[in-house]
Amino acid sequence: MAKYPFKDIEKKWQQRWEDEHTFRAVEDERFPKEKRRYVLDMFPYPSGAGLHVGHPEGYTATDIYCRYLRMNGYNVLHPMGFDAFGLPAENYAIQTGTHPAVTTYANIDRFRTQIKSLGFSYDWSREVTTCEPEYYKWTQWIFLQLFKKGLAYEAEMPINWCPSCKTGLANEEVKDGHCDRCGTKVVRKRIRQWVLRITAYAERLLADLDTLDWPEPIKLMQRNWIGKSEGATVRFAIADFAASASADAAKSSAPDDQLEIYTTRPDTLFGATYMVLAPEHPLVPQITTAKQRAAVEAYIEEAAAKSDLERTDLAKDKTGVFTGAYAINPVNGARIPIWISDYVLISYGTGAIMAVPAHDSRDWDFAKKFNLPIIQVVAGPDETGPFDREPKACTEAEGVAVNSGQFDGLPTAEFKARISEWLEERGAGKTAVNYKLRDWLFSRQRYWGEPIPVVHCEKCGIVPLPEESLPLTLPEVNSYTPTGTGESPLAAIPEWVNTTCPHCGGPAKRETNTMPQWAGSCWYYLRYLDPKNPAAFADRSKIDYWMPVDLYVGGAEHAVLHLLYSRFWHKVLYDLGLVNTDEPFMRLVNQGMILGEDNQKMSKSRGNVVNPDDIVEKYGADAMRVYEMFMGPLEVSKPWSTAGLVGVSRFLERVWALSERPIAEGPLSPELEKLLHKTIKKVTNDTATLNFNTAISQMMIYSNELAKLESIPLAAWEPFARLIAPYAPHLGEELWSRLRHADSVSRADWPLYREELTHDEEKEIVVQINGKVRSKFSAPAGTSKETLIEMAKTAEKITEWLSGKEIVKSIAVQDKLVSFVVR
RNA sequence: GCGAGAGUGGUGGAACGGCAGACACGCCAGACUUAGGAUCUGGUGCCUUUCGGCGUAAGGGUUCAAGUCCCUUCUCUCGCACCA
Repeated sequence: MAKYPFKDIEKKWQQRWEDEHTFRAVEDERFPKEKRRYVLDMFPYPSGAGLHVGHPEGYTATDIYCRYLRMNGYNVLHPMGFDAFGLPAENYAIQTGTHPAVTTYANIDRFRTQIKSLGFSYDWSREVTTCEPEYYKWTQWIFLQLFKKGLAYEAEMPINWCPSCKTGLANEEVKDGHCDRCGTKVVRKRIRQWVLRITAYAERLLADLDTLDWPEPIKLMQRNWIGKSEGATVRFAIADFAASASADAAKSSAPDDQLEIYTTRPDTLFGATYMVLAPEHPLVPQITTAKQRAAVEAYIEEAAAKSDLERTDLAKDKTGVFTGAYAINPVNGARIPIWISDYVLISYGTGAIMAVPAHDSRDWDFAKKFNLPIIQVVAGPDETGPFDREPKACTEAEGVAVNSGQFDGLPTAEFKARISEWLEERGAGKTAVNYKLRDWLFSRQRYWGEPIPVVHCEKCGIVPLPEESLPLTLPEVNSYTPTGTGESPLAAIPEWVNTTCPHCGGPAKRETNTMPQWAGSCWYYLRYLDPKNPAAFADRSKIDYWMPVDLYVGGAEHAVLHLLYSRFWHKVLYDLGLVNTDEPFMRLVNQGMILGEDNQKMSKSRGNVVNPDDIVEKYGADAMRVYEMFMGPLEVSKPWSTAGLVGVSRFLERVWALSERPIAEGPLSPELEKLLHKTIKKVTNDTATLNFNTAISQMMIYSNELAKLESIPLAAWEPFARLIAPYAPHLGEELWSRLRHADSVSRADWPLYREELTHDEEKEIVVQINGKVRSKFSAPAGTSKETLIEMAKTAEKITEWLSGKEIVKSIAVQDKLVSFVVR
């Protein structure tokens, strides 16, 4: 018996598919909308390390699904491309002195070869690469649309700065206070930035999650990230306010002599015993008394020097300084001290809070530390009072109002509504909504990214480049090394930086920041629709033909990065009337991580990395594909096992060996026919629902049964070749062509099953006595419950179990079991 | 701390509330062979000589029946982390 010559077969079919453009997707109007599917993979960032075994996992899953859909009469769009701008290529360029474009394109070539070696059915004619001028022309074009809509603005603000990557980072790119990419501790740095107003879309980004078929944990992560809260803003008058009125109270809409705070618990207003401002709050210098000034200024300086990590994670014990000023509580006229502390964040709400230590644990900690008064204003259902003493513990639970004047006795929810009205009537506050989501820090002080297409003109200010002038291409530089000063390496090229203003023709300087890595991936799924179009990012008719994406498969690590950014851009394009739906990805599936054999995350340092090239070389692409799908459910993490791979490889070898047996004509035995139809049914259902592991298991069961036969009946073999084809496409093609089919099996019809042949005529019925299985017998399918009970009473061993006992209860489940309760 | 998910043989994993462990790996025994990563056949949750008993992280509950539903606890993974 010849071993399965996978190398020859895989090479042969990959060549055929390429030569014959087997998987080219065409906008054929004969396919109605419901017979079209857009199945998308998260495109890879082509690192120097080459493909990782994690990549083919999701790619195999979508490939099987696409092949299945095509065989079921769908027109399928299944493209692939490369996310090619970004820090790793640039860092590598700095280390080695080679141009990032050189390494990037070399990496892309390697990735493309590796991906192709696995036999995926991509339409390669639609390949896109985000670092190509023809591509990033449209990334820049979309940026200009954002700018024109007022959604891109410049700001000088303290940002997350990675001292190692020497660039600013978005909030989403900071994990545990460290750079998501290199792990260096992030520091605060104040520099000029481009920022995208994603917060303008916060509500829609939140609400529209409900319309998406996405994993609940991912939706929850986005909801938490957006972090909507509902409450009220309340204005407190500042007592004896006498400072100059020159302050820029930008954060607050209140007059200078008032302090506006945000709270989600306006029902605890009577319990406010002090106020806290963020150290950066604009009112701080004005209200601070001469006596406190030195202490306050020292504290502000100290806070400014701290990183966010130090202000949050590491410093749960509270610090703060009294300003010397007092505020007047609008509900009861109480005069309460105003403090500053870095536990209040300038970037959230109004940058100021009322502190209710009895009902907020942070305020409680602060009050305890600085010996500030604590007044209980919410009582639990069982509490009877009196409530005139300081409470023993902080409670954040809702309850009934106490110590709250005319509002006493109101439940929390009702109080919230009433007090908001009360405040509004008196002009002292109103209901308000806040989001944790911050605007998206969009510029990077680096070379290898899309140049931001604006100039700075002395006369006209910030002027966008005319759309006709795009792309604004990256110039050559002598050094890619980031300056670390907050300027990108582009700033060192005067002949590029110095330009003329498109508006007035006067001298102007180009923007030298570049876009973050996420920019290109925000809209790549749209470029696949029409990758060569020079006049638009994609022709509207092609957008209408394919969009939205029906299934998007990728890792969960992009939950609040790419997936949020992409939704934002898509909604902007939708508002501009440029796309047909307000969401890009209808269904999302996250594949689990493939761990090393030691159950640890694969990493070079652990030495547990598996290289897909080695696997393809030794066992073939089909074995790799089928093994990765057989490992377990797509969505969960699971460890790699080369022994397990060998098992799958043996399965494919056995299938190959079966194909070398003689073919038999004539009808199938009833048993084999039933197994065939059960197999078609299970593989069909499991493939459609992405439960590939159990589909493969069923094919193994089926092939094990065929292996018992000397010759293989054609009617049993031919459907099997079609079932296995999406999973092991090279083997599938070879089996199909050996059955003398000229056309690719990928264009064959998916086999159909007859439902009645998937049911057994005889069912094994289990007999339970007091919940334990004591016997089994066989009965025709559909036998009535009454008959089953009668049959069960006389079943083997049951008579003994029943003798001398009283049957208290008899339960029968058709085709399944009989259960007796006896005494 | 908060939120989410997950705990099933030696291993990866199956299992509409209805026979726990399909399928595969590994292991054991045997067959065969141009000793291979072979291949084929049979066996393989634990305890027990048998009858049978016990088993899905631990403990409780609902049910004729629980891996599956409910409550409590533990462990692991992921996300968030002073957002008022």
